Amino acid sequence: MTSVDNATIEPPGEPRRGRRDPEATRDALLRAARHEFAQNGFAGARVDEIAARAGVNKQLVYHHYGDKDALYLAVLESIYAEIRAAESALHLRGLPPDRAIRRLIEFSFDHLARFPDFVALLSDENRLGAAHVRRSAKLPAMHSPLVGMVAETLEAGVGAGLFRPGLDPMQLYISIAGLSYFSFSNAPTLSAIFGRDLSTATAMRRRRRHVVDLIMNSLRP
Amino acid sequence: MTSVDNATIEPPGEPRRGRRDPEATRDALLRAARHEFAQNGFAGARVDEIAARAGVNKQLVYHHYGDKDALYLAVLESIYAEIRAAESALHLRGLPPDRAIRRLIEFSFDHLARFPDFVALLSDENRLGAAHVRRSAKLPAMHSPLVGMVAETLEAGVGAGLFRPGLDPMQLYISIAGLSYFSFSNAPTLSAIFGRDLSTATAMRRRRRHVVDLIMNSLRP
Amino acid sequence: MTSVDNATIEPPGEPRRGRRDPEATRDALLRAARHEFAQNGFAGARVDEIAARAGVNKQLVYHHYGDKDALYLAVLESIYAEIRAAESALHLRGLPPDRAIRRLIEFSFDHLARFPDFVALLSDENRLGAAHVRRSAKLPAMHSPLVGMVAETLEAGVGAGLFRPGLDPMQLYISIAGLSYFSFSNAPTLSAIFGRDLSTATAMRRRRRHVVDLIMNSLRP
Amino acid sequence: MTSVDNATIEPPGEPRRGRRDPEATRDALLRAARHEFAQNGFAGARVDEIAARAGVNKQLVYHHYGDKDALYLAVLESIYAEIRAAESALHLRGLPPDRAIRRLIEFSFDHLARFPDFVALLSDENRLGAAHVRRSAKLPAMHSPLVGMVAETLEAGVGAGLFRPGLDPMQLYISIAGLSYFSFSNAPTLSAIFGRDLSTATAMRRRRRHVVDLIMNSLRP
DNA sequence: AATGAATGAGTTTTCATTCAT
DNA sequence: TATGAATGAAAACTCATTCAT
Repeated sequence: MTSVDNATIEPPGEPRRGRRDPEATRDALLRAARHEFAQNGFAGARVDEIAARAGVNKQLVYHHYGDKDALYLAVLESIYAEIRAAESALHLRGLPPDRAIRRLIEFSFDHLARFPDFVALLSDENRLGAAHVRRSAKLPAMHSPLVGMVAETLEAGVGAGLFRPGLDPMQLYISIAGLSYFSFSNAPTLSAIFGRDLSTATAMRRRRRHVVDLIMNSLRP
Repeated sequence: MTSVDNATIEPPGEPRRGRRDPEATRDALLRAARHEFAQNGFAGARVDEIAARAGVNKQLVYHHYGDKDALYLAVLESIYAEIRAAESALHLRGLPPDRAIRRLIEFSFDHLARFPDFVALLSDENRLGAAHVRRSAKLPAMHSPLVGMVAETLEAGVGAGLFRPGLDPMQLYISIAGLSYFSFSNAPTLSAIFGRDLSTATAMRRRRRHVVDLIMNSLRP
Repeated sequence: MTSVDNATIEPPGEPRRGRRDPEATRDALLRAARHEFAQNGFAGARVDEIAARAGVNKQLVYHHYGDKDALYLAVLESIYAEIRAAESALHLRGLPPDRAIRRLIEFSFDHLARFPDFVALLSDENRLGAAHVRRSAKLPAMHSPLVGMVAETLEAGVGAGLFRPGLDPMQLYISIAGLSYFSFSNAPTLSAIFGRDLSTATAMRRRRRHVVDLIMNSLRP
Repeated sequence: MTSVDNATIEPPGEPRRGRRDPEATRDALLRAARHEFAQNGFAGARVDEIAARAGVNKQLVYHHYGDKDALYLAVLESIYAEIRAAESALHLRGLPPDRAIRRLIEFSFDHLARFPDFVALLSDENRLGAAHVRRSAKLPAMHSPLVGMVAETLEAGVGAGLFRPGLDPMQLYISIAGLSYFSFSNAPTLSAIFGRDLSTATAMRRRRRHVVDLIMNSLRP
């Protein structure tokens, strides 16, 4: 479906010995699992399919990860780590407040566009009440550094007369994330209901412009 | 989990007189299915559980609805019908433009608060690419009357100097829906990540105020 | 598949009231059952399908026939009655012995060609050890009048120097029936194995000639 | 029912040491399946029963064979392989033409007597239009070597003045097979109709003599 | 006579997981 | 580390039959 669909399929030429590369095995499993869980949700994902897609024996799932739940959590952790790494690479501190916020909005939108699995995985995990995330030892500590940055930027922007006062940084951060997220997560039903494909590149460009516009206008003093 | 959790369980007092009340059977199944699908997603939902919860024989699922997919679609249609009915009861036309939009935002938020199943069901259906919605004969025709109303209201508001011009009604409608939706759909993971429960009544009140605020401020000329 | 395939399907124009024509209902059920049992065997046949095909309510199967087994037996009896009636219409007595036998062989072959369901039904009933036929009150009494006729004809033929002596009438009767029967009953696997379609009109014509030829030559003094 | 009925039941003495003998598992399943399919037809056969009879876990049917259809095909292939092997062991070439044909007829009859499952399986497969056989990759290539042998023998016999000319080898081969086959396949209904058991050893001996007689007499010049 | 709802036992198949090697 | 066989519990769906009207 998406461009990354078969990214984890084993190259047919190389017969995937791997018998002595546990690192590679773990990684192949993780990629395959991410794809399968995103595609089918936790309940719909098949351990067999993950192993097959990774080109390894099914038992290795249990050997390396324990069980299906643990593998799912590993996938969630990996995907959160990925977005945190991307956020860290943003370097918004040097920018003027309005430029910084605008860039954050654009980043939120573009990251989800690049990693559609993220949306699918998070949707399912939320339907499950974040059961896995809550059980994670790592994730709670991995809160985004951006909330703090938003707080600082808002303060600076208000001081510079660029933003209206009284905005809650966490609420704003959530709104920025949410407007982007919803654009992707609910595109299928919205497209069906509106009778027009909202996931085309053109429609997404328009949507992105609107999201940036909506937030930026809201911040005006 | 939620307050409606066992709303569909058969009241033990009334001994399901039926056996000859297909209407009641269909309805009991639909309610039970809505609950089960919301709770567990399409793949995770169990037909056995639905029948048990409805207090009827499992075969009646197939007798009345055909199969699991068709039942799922019936649930989606019923839940869409419900929100459309609620929207129709809003009567926004008589209000001044800013009051109308504000009320729409509040309605969007409050409806999701009242029917948490709606969010859960829609999330799963979207992960499935809206496969069921698209197959529906009824749903595509059930687009919201509110988009048109938003368009009219925006125009009137711009004319009255209340709103800035250039806003796309559909985009705005989606943003209003999305900001509310995300507040509920992703509360579990957000709570886990932020280390604070965002689904309490207090947190929700605060969030609602922020959402209304964000949109209304963005519309200013 | 065959030309009689949808002979029992209800004409769509007439909405099959029939609410007051039990005779017609019984008959429609019998025809539908014959088709379904022939197509799918006893175990594979579906009572639902039979009722649907007959255009009547499923309960009427039980009302009129008792149960699936009894309906199956009714079908067997009807089909045996049919072949006996056809045999009675043969009037072989007046013919010279060799003409009579030849006509009997041709009749055996042609009857199966006209009623392919007969072969399918009998094959399945035999795999079941003739459980239904044996339970029948009518069938054992419906033995073919032709065995007696074969006996007489053989005797006459031997007397006239047309046939060799020592032939057992019942054995000959079975062989005549069997050579024809096998040509139809096993055509599918034979065709697959020989890699050529033995059920075409041409192949059947050739086969018929061979069968007549084989028996007639064998009877020579 | 027949003497081989419980031939495939696990000997209680040997505790199915297996768990690690896939070859034995596959074989036990195949034997059990042959029995069950012969007894009950494809539609009537129960996968549960096959697994139980083989003394293995039901899932192993799917693990080793894929599904019920594939298992059925495997049974058909095994039974065809068996008859082909027996045919190959006949060594008819060295015999004088009339002896060769006589021996072929006797073999056809005796093989079916020894393997009653063959008849039952083939009857059902034919009612299904040879659906499985046609899908087989192996079977179409497994045509009998005997047709060629019959052709040669006929030619030699005609040359030696033993047989009449003009006989089609394939037709003759089919008739030989058919006369034997019908004797077994339709014995139940014939017995019921004629009111006398045609499947006793005595009756079968008489029938065998008749079949040989009928064919051999037919070949006379 | 006729209907459609309802039932309970079953049927194929699936699946996460463990065992033996 | 890796493999494929093996397991038991359960899943969706089916089916002959009966009930209430």
